[in-house]
Amino acid sequence: MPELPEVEYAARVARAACQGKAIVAVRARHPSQRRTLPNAVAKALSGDVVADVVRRGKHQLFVLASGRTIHIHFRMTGDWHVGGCGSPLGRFARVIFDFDDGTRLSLDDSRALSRVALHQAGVDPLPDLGPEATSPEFDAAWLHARLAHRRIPIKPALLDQRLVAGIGNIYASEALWYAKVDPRRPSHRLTPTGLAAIAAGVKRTMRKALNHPERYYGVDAVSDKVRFNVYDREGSPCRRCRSEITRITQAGRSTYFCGGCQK
DNA sequence: CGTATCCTGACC
DNA sequence: GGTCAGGATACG
Repeated sequence: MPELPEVEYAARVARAACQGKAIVAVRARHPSQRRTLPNAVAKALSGDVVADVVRRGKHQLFVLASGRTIHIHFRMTGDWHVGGCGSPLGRFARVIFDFDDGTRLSLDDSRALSRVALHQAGVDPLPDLGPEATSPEFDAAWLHARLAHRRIPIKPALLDQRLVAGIGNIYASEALWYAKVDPRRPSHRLTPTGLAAIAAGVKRTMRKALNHPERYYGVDAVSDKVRFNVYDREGSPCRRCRSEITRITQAGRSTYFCGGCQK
């Protein structure tokens, strides 16, 4: 689930739940999370205040009053669940944040691949990230500057967070469908027109998901077959040209595209 | 560049 | 029981 639009939504949930509140206790309940957030470190968070919740790419940062930062990444299946400190914990609650007003923020993650880490004041916890997929900075000129000499096919290139931050496997396929660009196209062979179409396609994809969170989250989310144009639609007709949607593997991940209109 | 790895659930 | 999954990183 979580690419830029979903993480943006999640960050809003977290902000509403804990901004300005003091931490009473933090607990990592799964060994996988305890590796990056050992008990002693979690304990040291008590009493600090969440001054702000920031999203950058698919990362969330809880900026604390002490200057320290809690760095959260949902990876594949992480999500927030908000409840009360007394409420029973879900089966997949991996890291629990209890606040002084009785609010509980729980990181639920069936696969337990999410990461939560604490960074000291003055340390930038983020890895090298390109511009936000939604930013004006991310445009044809940026893509040209970074891809003109690279042979990597464009679709896996879009998944590199150092090139652009926030795109995941689903929206990479979707964006290239909007751009009418073949995902297998070597990056350095893209034309200025193609690069502009890709930047526009990425933004269109992000905007659509950001504007319609109700279609993408929770029990009311519509099925993949309806919400996406190519992702998870192998064998179905392209909504633009009626050709069959194809699935291939690139860099070990599924790519969906229309061979009829993506050139 | 491809492959393995971290985890667990869903699905065939 | 085997395969696959929307992420990221380490390694050869």
